[in-house]
Amino acid sequence: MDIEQHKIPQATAKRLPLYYRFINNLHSQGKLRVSSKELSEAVKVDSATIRRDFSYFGALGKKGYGYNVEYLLSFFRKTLDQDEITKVALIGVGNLGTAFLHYNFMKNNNTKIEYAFDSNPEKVGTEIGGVPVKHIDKLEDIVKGDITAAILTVPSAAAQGITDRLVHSGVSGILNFTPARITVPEHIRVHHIDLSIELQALVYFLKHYPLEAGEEQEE
Amino acid sequence: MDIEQHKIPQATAKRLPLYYRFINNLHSQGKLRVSSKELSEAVKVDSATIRRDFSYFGALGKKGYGYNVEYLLSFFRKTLDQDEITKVALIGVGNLGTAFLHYNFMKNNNTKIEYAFDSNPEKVGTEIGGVPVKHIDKLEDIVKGDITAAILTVPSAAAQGITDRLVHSGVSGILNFTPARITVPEHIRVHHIDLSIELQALVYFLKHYPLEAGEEQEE
DNA sequence: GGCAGATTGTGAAAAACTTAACGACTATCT
DNA sequence: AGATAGTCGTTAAGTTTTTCACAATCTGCC
Ligand SMILES: NC(=O)c1ccc[n+]([C@@H]2O[C@H](COP(=O)([O-])OP(=O)(O)OC[C@H]3O[C@@H](n4cnc5c(N)ncnc54)[C@H](O)[C@@H]3O)[C@@H](O)[C@H]2O)c1
Ligand SMILES: NC(=O)c1ccc[n+]([C@@H]2O[C@H](COP(=O)([O-])OP(=O)(O)OC[C@H]3O[C@@H](n4cnc5c(N)ncnc54)[C@H](O)[C@@H]3O)[C@@H](O)[C@H]2O)c1
Repeated sequence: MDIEQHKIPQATAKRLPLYYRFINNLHSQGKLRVSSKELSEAVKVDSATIRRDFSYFGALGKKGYGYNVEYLLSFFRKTLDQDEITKVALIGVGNLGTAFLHYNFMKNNNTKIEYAFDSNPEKVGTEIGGVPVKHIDKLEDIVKGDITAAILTVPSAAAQGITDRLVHSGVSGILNFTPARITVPEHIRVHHIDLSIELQALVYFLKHYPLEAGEEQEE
Repeated sequence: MDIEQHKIPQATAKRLPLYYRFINNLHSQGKLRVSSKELSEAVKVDSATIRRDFSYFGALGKKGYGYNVEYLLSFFRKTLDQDEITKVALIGVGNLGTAFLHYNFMKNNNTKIEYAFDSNPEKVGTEIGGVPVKHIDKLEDIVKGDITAAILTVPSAAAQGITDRLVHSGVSGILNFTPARITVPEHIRVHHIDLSIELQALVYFLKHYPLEAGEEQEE
Protein backbone atom coordinates (compact mmCIF):
# COMPACT_ATOMS: atom_id res chain seq x y z
CA MET A 1 0.00 0.00 0.00
CA ASP A 2 2.42 2.56 1.31
CA ILE A 3 5.76 2.92 -0.37
CA GLU A 4 7.48 3.01 2.99
CA GLN A 5 6.12 -0.43 3.73
CA HIS A 6 8.60 -1.88 1.34
CA LYS A 7 11.41 -1.01 3.66
CA ILE A 8 10.30 -3.53 6.23
CA PRO A 9 12.47 -6.65 6.15
CA GLN A 10 10.67 -9.86 5.38
CA ALA A 11 11.94 -11.44 8.57
CA THR A 12 10.28 -8.65 10.49
CA ALA A 13 7.03 -8.93 8.54
CA LYS A 14 6.81 -12.60 9.44
CA ARG A 15 7.00 -11.80 13.12
CA LEU A 16 4.28 -9.16 13.09
CA PRO A 17 1.35 -11.53 13.50
CA LEU A 18 3.13 -13.11 16.43
CA TYR A 19 3.60 -9.78 18.12
CA TYR A 20 0.02 -8.88 17.41
CA ARG A 21 -1.28 -12.00 19.07
CA PHE A 22 0.69 -11.45 22.25
CA ILE A 23 -0.17 -7.80 22.48
CA ASN A 24 -3.77 -8.85 22.14
CA ASN A 25 -3.33 -11.28 25.02
CA LEU A 26 -1.78 -8.61 27.19
CA HIS A 27 -4.61 -6.27 26.41
CA SER A 28 -7.21 -8.86 27.39
CA GLN A 29 -5.35 -9.33 30.65
CA GLY A 30 -5.73 -5.64 31.30
CA LYS A 31 -2.02 -4.93 31.13
CA LEU A 32 -1.28 -1.27 30.41
CA ARG A 33 2.40 -1.26 29.55
CA VAL A 34 4.99 -3.73 28.39
CA SER A 35 8.74 -3.68 27.83
CA SER A 36 10.65 -5.26 25.00
CA LYS A 37 12.21 -7.53 27.60
CA GLU A 38 8.87 -8.87 28.80
CA LEU A 39 7.66 -9.31 25.26
CA SER A 40 10.90 -11.05 24.43
CA GLU A 41 10.36 -13.67 27.11
CA ALA A 42 6.84 -14.31 25.94
CA VAL A 43 7.49 -14.68 22.22
CA LYS A 44 11.06 -15.99 22.46
CA VAL A 45 12.55 -13.33 20.23
CA ASP A 46 15.57 -11.31 21.32
CA SER A 47 14.52 -8.00 22.86
CA ALA A 48 16.86 -6.02 20.61
CA THR A 49 15.21 -7.64 17.62
CA ILE A 50 11.80 -6.62 18.91
CA ARG A 51 12.89 -3.04 19.40
CA ARG A 52 14.46 -3.04 15.97
CA ASP A 53 11.31 -4.53 14.44
CA PHE A 54 9.05 -1.98 16.08
CA SER A 55 11.36 0.86 15.11
CA TYR A 56 10.72 0.25 11.41
CA PHE A 57 7.30 1.69 12.07
CA GLY A 58 8.61 4.74 13.89
CA ALA A 59 8.90 5.42 17.59
CA LEU A 60 6.15 3.33 19.11
CA GLY A 61 7.53 3.34 22.65
CA LYS A 62 8.85 5.73 25.22
CA LYS A 63 12.38 5.60 26.59
CA GLY A 64 12.47 4.63 30.21
CA TYR A 65 8.84 3.51 30.04
CA GLY A 66 8.29 0.82 27.46
CA TYR A 67 5.31 0.45 25.17
CA ASN A 68 1.71 1.37 25.86
CA VAL A 69 -0.29 -1.78 25.23
CA GLU A 70 -3.40 0.00 24.04
CA TYR A 71 -1.46 2.10 21.57
CA LEU A 72 0.61 -0.82 20.35
CA LEU A 73 -2.51 -2.87 19.83
CA SER A 74 -4.32 -0.24 17.83
CA PHE A 75 -1.21 0.39 15.80
CA PHE A 76 -0.76 -3.26 14.92
CA ARG A 77 -4.42 -3.70 14.20
CA LYS A 78 -4.16 -0.96 11.63
CA THR A 79 -0.87 -2.21 10.22
CA LEU A 80 -2.04 -5.79 9.89
CA ASP A 81 -5.36 -4.69 8.39
CA GLN A 82 -7.26 -6.43 11.11
CA ASP A 83 -10.35 -4.40 10.42
CA GLU A 84 -10.88 -5.69 6.94
CA ILE A 85 -11.47 -9.35 6.30
CA THR A 86 -9.53 -11.27 3.71
CA LYS A 87 -11.50 -14.01 2.03
CA VAL A 88 -9.86 -17.38 1.61
CA ALA A 89 -10.79 -20.64 -0.08
CA LEU A 90 -9.66 -24.10 0.95
CA ILE A 91 -9.15 -26.79 -1.68
CA GLY A 92 -9.15 -30.45 -0.67
CA VAL A 93 -11.40 -31.42 2.22
CA GLY A 94 -9.40 -34.43 3.38
CA ASN A 95 -7.69 -35.10 6.68
CA LEU A 96 -5.79 -31.88 6.82
CA GLY A 97 -8.40 -29.73 5.12
CA THR A 98 -11.12 -30.89 7.48
CA ALA A 99 -8.97 -30.07 10.50
CA PHE A 100 -8.46 -26.55 9.20
CA LEU A 101 -12.16 -26.08 8.55
CA HIS A 102 -12.96 -27.04 12.12
CA TYR A 103 -10.43 -24.58 13.39
CA ASN A 104 -11.61 -21.06 13.76
CA PHE A 105 -8.89 -19.05 12.05
CA MET A 106 -11.01 -15.96 12.55
CA LYS A 107 -10.45 -15.93 16.29
CA ASN A 108 -7.32 -13.82 16.27
CA ASN A 109 -7.32 -13.19 12.66
CA ASN A 110 -8.48 -11.11 9.76
CA THR A 111 -9.00 -14.08 7.45
CA LYS A 112 -12.08 -16.12 6.79
CA ILE A 113 -12.40 -19.36 4.88
CA GLU A 114 -15.46 -18.63 2.77
CA TYR A 115 -15.64 -21.79 0.70
CA ALA A 116 -14.11 -25.22 0.57
CA PHE A 117 -13.83 -27.32 -2.58
CA ASP A 118 -13.50 -31.02 -3.17
CA SER A 119 -13.94 -33.46 -6.02
CA ASN A 120 -15.52 -36.13 -3.86
CA PRO A 121 -19.33 -36.05 -4.37
CA GLU A 122 -19.89 -37.30 -0.81
CA LYS A 123 -18.29 -34.19 0.60
CA VAL A 124 -19.85 -31.71 -1.78
CA GLY A 125 -22.95 -30.05 -0.34
CA THR A 126 -21.95 -30.60 3.28
CA GLU A 127 -20.87 -27.87 5.63
CA ILE A 128 -17.83 -28.23 7.89
CA GLY A 129 -17.09 -25.77 10.64
CA GLY A 130 -19.61 -23.43 9.05
CA VAL A 131 -17.91 -23.51 5.67
CA PRO A 132 -19.87 -24.87 2.68
CA VAL A 133 -18.11 -27.50 0.59
CA LYS A 134 -18.51 -26.90 -3.15
CA HIS A 135 -17.66 -29.07 -6.11
CA ILE A 136 -14.27 -28.40 -7.63
CA ASP A 137 -15.94 -27.88 -11.01
CA LYS A 138 -17.40 -24.66 -9.64
CA LEU A 139 -14.01 -23.34 -8.56
CA GLU A 140 -13.65 -20.63 -11.18
CA ASP A 141 -17.26 -19.47 -10.91
CA ILE A 142 -17.19 -19.04 -7.17
CA VAL A 143 -13.66 -17.82 -6.63
CA LYS A 144 -13.38 -15.35 -9.47
CA GLY A 145 -12.95 -11.82 -8.17
CA ASP A 146 -14.07 -12.66 -4.66
CA ILE A 147 -11.27 -14.64 -3.05
CA THR A 148 -7.79 -13.36 -2.28
CA ALA A 149 -5.91 -16.46 -1.19
CA ALA A 150 -6.21 -20.23 -1.17
CA ILE A 151 -5.19 -22.99 1.20
CA LEU A 152 -4.11 -26.01 -0.78
CA THR A 153 -4.64 -29.41 0.87
CA VAL A 154 -5.22 -31.72 -2.09
CA PRO A 155 -3.10 -34.78 -2.91
CA SER A 156 0.22 -33.65 -4.34
CA ALA A 157 -0.56 -35.11 -7.75
CA ALA A 158 -3.46 -32.68 -8.10
CA ALA A 159 -1.56 -29.67 -6.76
CA GLN A 160 -0.23 -28.16 -9.98
CA GLY A 161 -3.51 -28.57 -11.84
CA ILE A 162 -5.53 -26.92 -9.09
CA THR A 163 -2.90 -24.22 -8.76
CA ASP A 164 -3.24 -23.31 -12.40
CA ARG A 165 -6.99 -23.02 -11.98
CA LEU A 166 -6.61 -20.90 -8.85
CA VAL A 167 -4.26 -18.55 -10.64
CA HIS A 168 -6.67 -18.36 -13.51
CA SER A 169 -9.43 -17.53 -11.04
CA GLY A 170 -7.49 -14.56 -9.78
CA VAL A 171 -6.19 -15.53 -6.34
CA SER A 172 -2.98 -13.72 -5.41
CA GLY A 173 -1.61 -16.05 -2.78
CA ILE A 174 -1.47 -19.75 -2.04
CA LEU A 175 -0.63 -21.50 1.20
CA ASN A 176 0.59 -24.82 -0.08
CA PHE A 177 0.53 -27.81 2.28
CA THR A 178 1.28 -30.38 -0.39
CA PRO A 179 4.82 -31.66 -0.90
CA ALA A 180 4.65 -30.53 -4.54
CA ARG A 181 6.67 -27.41 -5.35
CA ILE A 182 4.15 -25.68 -7.52
CA THR A 183 4.95 -23.35 -10.39
CA VAL A 184 3.11 -20.02 -10.62
CA PRO A 185 3.39 -16.77 -12.57
CA GLU A 186 5.64 -14.18 -10.97
CA HIS A 187 2.89 -12.05 -9.51
CA ILE A 188 1.49 -14.87 -7.38
CA ARG A 189 2.91 -15.52 -3.94
CA VAL A 190 3.25 -19.06 -2.64
CA HIS A 191 4.22 -20.04 0.88
CA HIS A 192 5.07 -23.69 1.34
CA ILE A 193 4.37 -25.45 4.60
CA ASP A 194 5.86 -28.86 4.25
CA LEU A 195 5.06 -30.83 7.35
CA SER A 196 7.11 -33.91 6.52
CA ILE A 197 10.12 -31.74 5.94
CA GLU A 198 9.61 -29.92 9.20
CA LEU A 199 9.58 -33.18 11.06
CA GLN A 200 12.61 -34.52 9.20
CA ALA A 201 14.50 -31.28 9.74
CA LEU A 202 13.78 -31.36 13.45
CA VAL A 203 15.13 -34.90 13.65
CA TYR A 204 18.21 -33.93 11.65
CA PHE A 205 18.92 -31.05 13.99
CA LEU A 206 18.50 -33.28 17.02
CA LYS A 207 21.12 -35.67 15.76
CA HIS A 208 23.60 -33.27 14.28
CA TYR A 209 23.22 -30.07 16.24
CA PRO A 210 23.02 -31.05 19.89
CA LEU A 211 22.12 -27.89 21.79
CA GLU A 212 24.73 -26.61 24.18
CA ALA A 213 23.83 -24.61 27.22
CA GLY A 214 23.27 -21.05 26.12
CA GLU A 215 22.63 -21.85 22.51
CA GLU A 216 19.72 -20.26 20.80
CA GLN A 217 16.46 -21.84 19.78
CA GLU A 218 15.36 -22.21 16.22
CA GLU A 219 12.13 -21.01 14.69
CA MET B 1 27.65 -36.94 15.18
CA ASP B 2 30.64 -35.87 13.20
CA ILE B 3 32.41 -32.73 14.26
CA GLU B 4 32.48 -31.57 10.67
CA GLN B 5 28.69 -31.67 10.60
CA HIS B 6 28.64 -28.59 12.73
CA LYS B 7 29.97 -26.56 9.87
CA ILE B 8 26.79 -26.99 7.88
CA PRO B 9 24.70 -23.83 8.00
CA GLN B 10 21.27 -24.21 9.46
CA ALA B 11 19.66 -22.82 6.34
CA THR B 12 21.29 -25.62 4.39
CA ALA B 13 20.27 -28.27 6.90
CA LYS B 14 16.65 -27.25 6.55
CA ARG B 15 16.79 -27.81 2.80
CA LEU B 16 18.30 -31.27 2.98
CA PRO B 17 15.03 -33.17 3.40
CA LEU B 18 13.64 -31.29 0.43
CA TYR B 19 16.58 -32.26 -1.73
CA TYR B 20 16.31 -35.81 -0.53
CA ARG B 21 12.68 -36.07 -1.53
CA PHE B 22 13.28 -34.80 -5.04
CA ILE B 23 16.32 -36.94 -5.60
CA ASN B 24 14.18 -39.84 -4.51
CA ASN B 25 11.55 -38.88 -7.08
CA LEU B 26 14.15 -38.64 -9.82
CA HIS B 27 15.49 -42.04 -8.89
CA SER B 28 12.03 -43.61 -9.05
CA GLN B 29 11.61 -42.08 -12.47
CA GLY B 30 14.77 -43.85 -13.55
CA LYS B 31 16.71 -40.66 -14.10
CA LEU B 32 20.46 -41.22 -14.02
CA ARG B 33 21.87 -37.72 -13.81
CA VAL B 34 20.71 -34.28 -12.81
CA SER B 35 22.18 -30.79 -12.92
CA SER B 36 21.87 -28.10 -10.27
CA LYS B 37 19.83 -26.14 -12.79
CA GLU B 38 17.24 -28.88 -13.22
CA LEU B 39 17.07 -29.46 -9.51
CA SER B 40 16.69 -25.74 -9.01
CA GLU B 41 13.61 -25.61 -11.19
CA ALA B 42 12.05 -28.53 -9.37
CA VAL B 43 12.60 -27.38 -5.80
CA LYS B 44 12.54 -23.62 -6.47
CA VAL B 45 15.89 -22.94 -4.89
CA ASP B 46 18.58 -21.00 -6.74
CA SER B 47 21.02 -23.31 -8.48
CA ALA B 48 24.03 -21.60 -6.93
CA THR B 49 22.52 -22.20 -3.52
CA ILE B 50 22.09 -25.87 -4.34
CA ARG B 51 25.69 -26.21 -5.46
CA ARG B 52 26.86 -24.38 -2.37
CA ASP B 53 24.70 -26.59 -0.14
CA PHE B 54 26.02 -29.77 -1.71
CA SER B 55 29.57 -28.53 -1.53
CA TYR B 56 29.49 -28.51 2.26
CA PHE B 57 29.53 -32.28 2.00
CA GLY B 58 32.43 -32.37 -0.43
CA ALA B 59 32.49 -32.74 -4.17
CA LEU B 60 29.35 -34.71 -4.91
CA GLY B 61 29.14 -33.85 -8.59
CA LYS B 62 31.28 -33.89 -11.71
CA LYS B 63 32.07 -30.79 -13.69
CA GLY B 64 30.50 -30.75 -17.12
CA TYR B 65 28.23 -33.62 -16.12
CA GLY B 66 26.17 -32.81 -13.07
CA TYR B 67 25.25 -35.16 -10.27
CA ASN B 68 24.77 -38.88 -10.44
CA VAL B 69 21.29 -39.55 -9.06
CA GLU B 70 22.11 -42.94 -7.60
CA TYR B 71 25.16 -41.61 -5.82
CA LEU B 72 23.39 -38.51 -4.57
CA LEU B 73 20.54 -40.59 -3.25
CA SER B 74 22.72 -42.98 -1.33
CA PHE B 75 24.73 -40.09 0.02
CA PHE B 76 21.69 -38.26 1.30
CA ARG B 77 20.17 -41.40 2.70
CA LYS B 78 23.27 -41.86 4.80
CA THR B 79 23.48 -38.21 5.77
CA LEU B 80 19.84 -37.95 6.78
CA ASP B 81 20.01 -41.23 8.67
CA GLN B 82 17.27 -42.70 6.56
CA ASP B 83 18.23 -46.18 7.56
CA GLU B 84 17.49 -45.76 11.21
CA ILE B 85 14.03 -44.92 12.42
CA THR B 86 13.37 -42.12 14.87
CA LYS B 87 10.49 -42.73 17.21
CA VAL B 88 8.00 -39.97 17.76
CA ALA B 89 4.97 -39.45 20.00
CA LEU B 90 1.96 -37.28 19.23
CA ILE B 91 0.12 -35.54 22.04
CA GLY B 92 -3.43 -34.35 21.50
CA VAL B 93 -5.62 -36.45 19.22
CA GLY B 94 -7.95 -33.67 18.10
CA ASN B 95 -8.62 -32.26 14.65
CA LEU B 96 -5.01 -31.67 13.76
CA GLY B 97 -3.57 -34.64 15.64
CA THR B 98 -5.99 -37.04 13.97
CA ALA B 99 -5.05 -35.72 10.54
CA PHE B 100 -1.39 -36.35 11.26
CA LEU B 101 -2.06 -39.85 12.51
CA HIS B 102 -3.86 -40.69 9.29
CA TYR B 103 -0.99 -39.36 7.27
CA ASN B 104 1.82 -41.76 6.72
CA PHE B 105 4.88 -39.75 7.63
CA MET B 106 6.92 -42.88 7.11
CA LYS B 107 6.46 -42.81 3.38
CA ASN B 108 9.47 -40.66 2.55
CA ASN B 109 10.72 -40.49 5.99
CA ASN B 110 12.79 -41.93 8.75
CA THR B 111 10.30 -41.08 11.48
CA LYS B 112 7.48 -43.10 12.95
CA ILE B 113 4.72 -42.02 15.29
CA GLU B 114 4.78 -44.84 17.80
CA TYR B 115 2.17 -43.62 20.25
CA ALA B 116 -0.49 -40.97 20.53
CA PHE B 117 -1.76 -39.57 23.83
CA ASP B 118 -4.97 -37.87 24.81
CA SER B 119 -6.87 -37.05 27.97
CA ASN B 120 -10.27 -37.82 26.48
CA PRO B 121 -11.37 -41.31 27.65
CA GLU B 122 -13.34 -41.82 24.45
CA LYS B 123 -10.19 -41.64 22.39
CA VAL B 124 -7.97 -43.66 24.67
CA GLY B 125 -7.72 -47.30 23.61
CA THR B 126 -8.55 -46.64 19.98
CA GLU B 127 -6.09 -46.91 17.14
CA ILE B 128 -5.83 -44.25 14.44
CA GLY B 129 -3.79 -44.78 11.32
CA GLY B 130 -2.19 -47.76 13.01
CA VAL B 131 -1.10 -45.73 16.03
CA PRO B 132 -2.45 -46.69 19.46
CA VAL B 133 -3.94 -43.86 21.53
CA LYS B 134 -2.84 -43.99 25.16
CA HIS B 135 -4.02 -42.06 28.18
CA ILE B 136 -2.01 -38.97 28.97
CA ASP B 137 -1.46 -40.28 32.50
CA LYS B 138 0.77 -42.94 31.02
CA LEU B 139 2.93 -40.42 29.19
CA GLU B 140 6.02 -40.72 31.35
CA ASP B 141 5.86 -44.51 31.60
CA ILE B 142 5.62 -45.06 27.87
CA VAL B 143 7.82 -42.30 26.56
CA LYS B 144 10.71 -42.58 28.95
CA GLY B 145 13.88 -43.61 27.16
CA ASP B 146 12.10 -44.78 24.06
CA ILE B 147 10.91 -41.67 22.23
CA THR B 148 13.12 -39.00 20.68
CA ALA B 149 10.67 -36.30 19.68
CA ALA B 150 7.08 -35.23 20.19
CA ILE B 151 4.43 -33.58 18.04
CA LEU B 152 2.35 -31.26 20.16
CA THR B 153 -1.26 -30.74 19.08
CA VAL B 154 -3.07 -30.08 22.35
CA PRO B 155 -5.05 -26.92 23.14
CA SER B 156 -2.65 -24.08 23.81
CA ALA B 157 -3.66 -23.85 27.46
CA ALA B 158 -2.30 -27.36 28.01
CA ALA B 159 0.88 -26.83 25.98
CA GLN B 160 3.29 -25.75 28.70
CA GLY B 161 2.16 -28.41 31.16
CA ILE B 162 2.53 -31.21 28.65
CA THR B 163 5.85 -29.79 27.50
CA ASP B 164 7.24 -29.98 31.02
CA ARG B 165 6.17 -33.59 31.23
CA LEU B 166 7.69 -34.40 27.86
CA VAL B 167 10.98 -32.83 28.87
CA HIS B 168 10.87 -34.78 32.09
CA SER B 169 10.29 -37.94 30.06
CA GLY B 170 13.45 -37.36 28.10
CA VAL B 171 12.37 -36.24 24.64
CA SER B 172 14.95 -34.03 22.92
CA GLY B 173 12.77 -32.26 20.39
CA ILE B 174 9.25 -30.90 20.12
CA LEU B 175 7.33 -29.90 17.03
CA ASN B 176 4.88 -27.42 18.48
CA PHE B 177 1.68 -26.71 16.57
CA THR B 178 0.02 -24.75 19.35
CA PRO B 179 0.11 -20.96 19.37
CA ALA B 180 1.75 -21.06 22.81
CA ARG B 181 5.45 -20.23 22.86
CA ILE B 182 6.62 -22.90 25.23
CA THR B 183 9.56 -22.63 27.59
CA VAL B 184 12.05 -25.49 27.72
CA PRO B 185 15.53 -26.15 29.15
CA GLU B 186 18.39 -25.21 26.88
CA HIS B 187 19.19 -28.69 25.65
CA ILE B 188 15.71 -29.24 24.19
CA ARG B 189 14.97 -28.13 20.66
CA VAL B 190 11.58 -26.72 19.78
CA HIS B 191 10.36 -25.90 16.29
CA HIS B 192 7.19 -23.88 16.14
CA ILE B 193 4.72 -24.30 13.31
CA ASP B 194 2.13 -21.67 13.82
CA LEU B 195 -0.52 -22.07 11.17
CA SER B 196 -2.56 -18.97 12.01
CA ILE B 197 0.57 -16.89 11.77
CA GLU B 198 1.51 -18.41 8.45
CA LEU B 199 -1.86 -17.50 7.04
CA GLN B 200 -1.75 -14.00 8.47
CA ALA B 201 1.78 -13.47 7.21
CA LEU B 202 0.80 -14.57 3.71
CA VAL B 203 -2.05 -12.07 3.72
CA TYR B 204 0.24 -9.33 4.99
CA PHE B 205 2.73 -10.02 2.21
CA LEU B 206 -0.01 -9.98 -0.38
CA LYS B 207 -1.10 -6.53 0.67
CA HIS B 208 2.23 -4.93 1.35
CA TYR B 209 4.70 -6.68 -0.89
CA PRO B 210 3.09 -6.92 -4.29
CA LEU B 211 5.35 -9.14 -6.36
CA GLU B 212 7.00 -7.51 -9.33
CA ALA B 213 7.98 -9.45 -12.38
CA GLY B 214 11.27 -11.12 -11.63
CA GLU B 215 10.97 -10.98 -7.90
CA GLU B 216 11.78 -14.02 -5.90
CA GLN B 217 9.41 -16.35 -4.14
CA GLU B 218 9.30 -16.81 -0.43
CA GLU B 219 9.65 -20.05 1.44
C1' DG C 1 42.57 -37.31 -29.87
C1' DG C 2 40.95 -32.95 -29.70
C1' DC C 3 37.53 -29.51 -29.36
C1' DA C 4 32.90 -27.25 -28.26
C1' DG C 5 29.78 -27.01 -24.82
C1' DA C 6 28.14 -27.94 -20.22
C1' DT C 7 28.48 -27.77 -15.40
C1' DT C 8 30.69 -27.86 -11.06
C1' DG C 9 32.90 -25.87 -6.89
C1' DT C 10 34.21 -21.75 -4.83
C1' DG C 11 36.34 -17.03 -3.89
C1' DA C 12 34.54 -12.81 -3.27
C1' DA C 13 30.84 -9.58 -2.85
C1' DA C 14 26.44 -8.46 -1.59
C1' DA C 15 22.39 -8.81 0.96
C1' DA C 16 19.81 -9.91 4.85
C1' DC C 17 19.38 -10.45 9.44
C1' DT C 18 20.68 -10.37 14.45
C1' DT C 19 22.88 -8.74 18.40
C1' DA C 20 25.62 -5.71 21.44
C1' DA C 21 26.13 -1.39 23.34
C1' DC C 22 25.01 3.03 24.76
C1' DG C 23 23.15 7.87 24.96
C1' DA C 24 18.91 9.84 26.02
C1' DC C 25 15.09 9.72 28.45
C1' DT C 26 11.22 8.18 32.18
C1' DA C 27 9.40 6.98 36.40
C1' DT C 28 9.75 6.39 41.12
C1' DC C 29 11.69 6.35 45.63
C1' DT C 30 13.72 8.73 49.45
C1' DA D 1 15.72 17.41 44.24
C1' DG D 2 18.73 13.97 43.41
C1' DA D 3 19.69 9.28 43.03
C1' DT D 4 18.45 4.85 41.08
C1' DA D 5 16.74 1.54 38.15
C1' DG D 6 14.81 0.86 34.16
C1' DT D 7 13.86 1.25 28.89
C1' DC D 8 13.83 2.80 24.10
C1' DG D 9 15.77 3.85 19.50
C1' DT D 10 19.69 3.52 16.97
C1' DT D 11 24.53 3.17 15.50
C1' DA D 12 27.73 0.04 14.66
C1' DA D 13 29.45 -4.50 14.58
C1' DG D 14 28.84 -9.21 13.89
C1' DT D 15 26.79 -13.23 11.75
C1' DT D 16 24.51 -15.85 8.40
C1' DT D 17 22.83 -16.56 3.96
C1' DT D 18 22.47 -15.74 -0.87
C1' DT D 19 24.18 -14.62 -5.19
C1' DC D 20 27.55 -13.55 -8.84
C1' DA D 21 30.81 -14.92 -11.86
C1' DC D 22 34.36 -17.71 -13.65
C1' DA D 23 38.47 -20.95 -13.83
C1' DA D 24 38.79 -25.70 -13.82
C1' DT D 25 37.40 -29.68 -15.67
C1' DC D 26 34.57 -33.14 -17.52
C1' DT D 27 31.48 -35.02 -21.33
C1' DG D 28 30.18 -36.23 -25.71
C1' DC D 29 30.93 -36.07 -30.31
C1' DC D 30 33.37 -36.02 -34.52
N1 LIG E 1 -2.56 -35.18 6.64
C1 LIG E 1 -1.34 -34.84 6.99
O1 LIG E 1 -0.98 -34.93 8.14
C2 LIG E 1 -0.38 -34.30 5.99
C3 LIG E 1 0.94 -34.10 6.39
C4 LIG E 1 1.84 -33.60 5.44
C5 LIG E 1 1.43 -33.31 4.17
N2 LIG E 1 0.16 -33.51 3.83
C6 LIG E 1 -0.23 -33.19 2.48
O2 LIG E 1 -1.45 -32.48 2.49
C7 LIG E 1 -2.24 -32.86 1.40
C8 LIG E 1 -3.57 -33.35 1.90
O3 LIG E 1 -3.37 -34.41 2.80
P1 LIG E 1 -4.59 -35.20 3.41
O4 LIG E 1 -4.04 -36.15 4.39
O5 LIG E 1 -5.62 -34.26 3.85
O6 LIG E 1 -5.09 -36.01 2.13
P2 LIG E 1 -6.53 -36.60 1.86
O7 LIG E 1 -6.40 -37.63 0.82
O8 LIG E 1 -7.17 -36.97 3.15
O9 LIG E 1 -7.35 -35.37 1.29
C9 LIG E 1 -7.26 -34.94 0.00
C10 LIG E 1 -8.64 -34.40 -0.39
O10 LIG E 1 -8.53 -33.78 -1.67
C11 LIG E 1 -9.63 -34.21 -2.46
N3 LIG E 1 -9.22 -34.14 -3.86
C12 LIG E 1 -8.49 -35.01 -4.56
N4 LIG E 1 -8.30 -34.57 -5.82
C13 LIG E 1 -8.93 -33.39 -5.90
C14 LIG E 1 -9.11 -32.46 -6.94
N5 LIG E 1 -8.57 -32.63 -8.15
N6 LIG E 1 -9.84 -31.36 -6.69
C15 LIG E 1 -10.38 -31.16 -5.47
N7 LIG E 1 -10.24 -32.01 -4.45
C16 LIG E 1 -9.52 -33.12 -4.67
C17 LIG E 1 -9.96 -35.59 -2.01
O11 LIG E 1 -11.31 -35.89 -2.29
C18 LIG E 1 -9.69 -35.49 -0.51
O12 LIG E 1 -10.85 -35.08 0.17
C19 LIG E 1 -1.48 -33.92 0.65
O13 LIG E 1 -0.78 -33.35 -0.41
C20 LIG E 1 -0.51 -34.41 1.66
O14 LIG E 1 0.69 -34.86 1.08
C21 LIG E 1 -0.76 -34.00 4.71
N1 LIG F 1 -6.97 -27.46 13.75
C1 LIG F 1 -6.30 -26.51 13.16
O1 LIG F 1 -6.48 -26.28 11.99
C2 LIG F 1 -5.30 -25.68 13.89
C3 LIG F 1 -4.74 -24.59 13.25
C4 LIG F 1 -3.80 -23.80 13.92
C5 LIG F 1 -3.44 -24.14 15.21
N2 LIG F 1 -4.00 -25.19 15.81
C6 LIG F 1 -3.58 -25.52 17.17
O2 LIG F 1 -3.32 -26.89 17.30
C7 LIG F 1 -3.77 -27.35 18.55
C8 LIG F 1 -4.75 -28.46 18.36
O3 LIG F 1 -5.82 -28.02 17.57
P1 LIG F 1 -7.07 -28.93 17.29
O4 LIG F 1 -7.94 -28.21 16.36
O5 LIG F 1 -6.60 -30.29 16.92
O6 LIG F 1 -7.75 -28.95 18.74
P2 LIG F 1 -8.75 -30.05 19.31
O7 LIG F 1 -9.45 -29.41 20.45
O8 LIG F 1 -9.53 -30.65 18.21
O9 LIG F 1 -7.78 -31.17 19.86
C9 LIG F 1 -7.10 -31.10 21.08
C10 LIG F 1 -6.99 -32.51 21.64
O10 LIG F 1 -6.15 -32.48 22.77
C11 LIG F 1 -6.75 -33.24 23.81
N3 LIG F 1 -6.31 -32.71 25.08
C12 LIG F 1 -6.74 -31.62 25.74
N4 LIG F 1 -6.04 -31.45 26.88
C13 LIG F 1 -5.15 -32.45 26.93
C14 LIG F 1 -4.16 -32.83 27.88
N5 LIG F 1 -3.92 -32.12 28.97
N6 LIG F 1 -3.43 -33.91 27.60
C15 LIG F 1 -3.66 -34.64 26.50
N7 LIG F 1 -4.57 -34.35 25.57
C16 LIG F 1 -5.31 -33.25 25.80
C17 LIG F 1 -8.23 -33.09 23.59
O11 LIG F 1 -8.93 -34.20 24.14
C18 LIG F 1 -8.32 -33.07 22.08
O12 LIG F 1 -8.47 -34.38 21.56
C19 LIG F 1 -4.36 -26.16 19.27
O13 LIG F 1 -3.39 -25.61 20.12
C20 LIG F 1 -4.67 -25.22 18.15
O14 LIG F 1 -4.57 -23.88 18.58
C21 LIG F 1 -4.93 -25.98 15.17
